[in-house]
Amino acid sequence: MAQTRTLTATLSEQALEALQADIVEGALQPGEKLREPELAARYGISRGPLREAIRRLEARKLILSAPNTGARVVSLSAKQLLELYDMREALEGMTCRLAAKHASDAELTALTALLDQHESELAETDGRNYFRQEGDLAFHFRIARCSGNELLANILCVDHYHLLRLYRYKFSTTPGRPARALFEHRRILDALRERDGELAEILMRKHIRSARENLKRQIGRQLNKEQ
Amino acid sequence: MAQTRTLTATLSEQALEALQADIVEGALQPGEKLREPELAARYGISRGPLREAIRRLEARKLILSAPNTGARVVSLSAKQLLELYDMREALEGMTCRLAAKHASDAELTALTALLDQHESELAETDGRNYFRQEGDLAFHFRIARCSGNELLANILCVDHYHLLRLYRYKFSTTPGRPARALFEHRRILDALRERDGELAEILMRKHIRSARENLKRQIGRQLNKEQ
DNA sequence: CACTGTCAAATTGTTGACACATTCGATGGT
DNA sequence: ACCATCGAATGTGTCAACAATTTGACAGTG
Repeated sequence: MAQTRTLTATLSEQALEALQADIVEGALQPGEKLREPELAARYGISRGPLREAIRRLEARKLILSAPNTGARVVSLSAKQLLELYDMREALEGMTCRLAAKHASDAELTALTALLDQHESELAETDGRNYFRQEGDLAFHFRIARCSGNELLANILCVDHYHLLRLYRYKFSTTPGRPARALFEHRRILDALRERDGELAEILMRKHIRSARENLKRQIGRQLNKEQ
Repeated sequence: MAQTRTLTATLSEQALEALQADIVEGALQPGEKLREPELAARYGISRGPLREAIRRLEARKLILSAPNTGARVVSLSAKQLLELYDMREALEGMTCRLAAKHASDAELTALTALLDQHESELAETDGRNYFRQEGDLAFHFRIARCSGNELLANILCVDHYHLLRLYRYKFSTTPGRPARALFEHRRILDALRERDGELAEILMRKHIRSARENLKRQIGRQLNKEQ
């Protein structure tokens, strides 16, 4: 497990990864102001490379910044969060359709193994969202990776992966949801194995839509609690 | 016409716009090396802000760069160009579906006027790709803008707009294509006016797919010519 | 008490210089 | 003539200092 982090050549890249990790893991809270001198000191670098890292994370929509007033960790509204799911529905529907055509048999076998693993974890880690949610993402991103479309795969897995992760932590799944999600995953994989791209897309879109609806209900509930 | 450029507060933003314009308009050719001292001198700024601009355009996929070896203007392969159209099909299909729900009547009226204008331009500027292609993009992006989903609209209109423009210039339309495209646009608009999101999505996807097929044939032809 | 103008401190924007890596050409050997 | 090696030149990565802007406190005024 030692040194899983990629050996980054430049300080700017190190800063990118460190900042991203701090944001996703919550060391830097949504909406928090990013003061350059402070961060530069924390990462042991100067402001130059740090600013480049900020610009890159800005493009990944993890950071929002305005001229002269500095940068803040992004803080998505309920509306924006739901918008993210509409985007996922569109992009992942397409990757799933393409994966039905381009995924190798070996990759489909690996996906089957992944879902089997999720099934056993579902029993063991019952009640712990963390692993299940990461597992769910793993399924989605592996499909993107074997769609044969590198542009789409990179947009999902590199550009928007972390934004998604950031907000997954904030919402716990509802009781029946994980089992339901696993079932939907199996149906999607069935369609992929049958090489039915159209069906695979439909099922993936439905799957993401139901996750969206689930989230929508939770947001409503959360807002009520806060009142 | 004086000073259409937005008044940008920082040099980094000016550099971003200048660089982007130079790339899209062809002053900097695809694959060309970007030497920082030279560019900084050209824009009359120092390397700091320039590097920040480069990082941002890197995220918009207009620039590709590797540590220590510098940055180059992106140069899409035929495969990558076709991938871009798959992404458009997914994203614009979704924006179109949403626009059927969220577009105001005024916006739909404006879209009708836009297509009428295209119709008259189609006769006048026959043979000149430039305006027609820009007009085509205008239709697509206005739909994105009135989808009610700002995330999707920004990804299309800000993040990937320029990449699309860059490669539109390189391929001329085939003889019957513009009239055909205008017809497809009218059908899409009809669906939007009927508030039929599902149909609007299907028509938009078909429209983009046929543009993709058209491009694919052209690529094949162009490759033959080069041999 | 609210409002506004001023000033100082903190933060961002920008620069030029230096350290390090890469590239390219010249030199010399085979 | 060809290839390897070395060194100079060019270019990228990083830093610390300076300039410009924003922020917040405070005093004065209506």
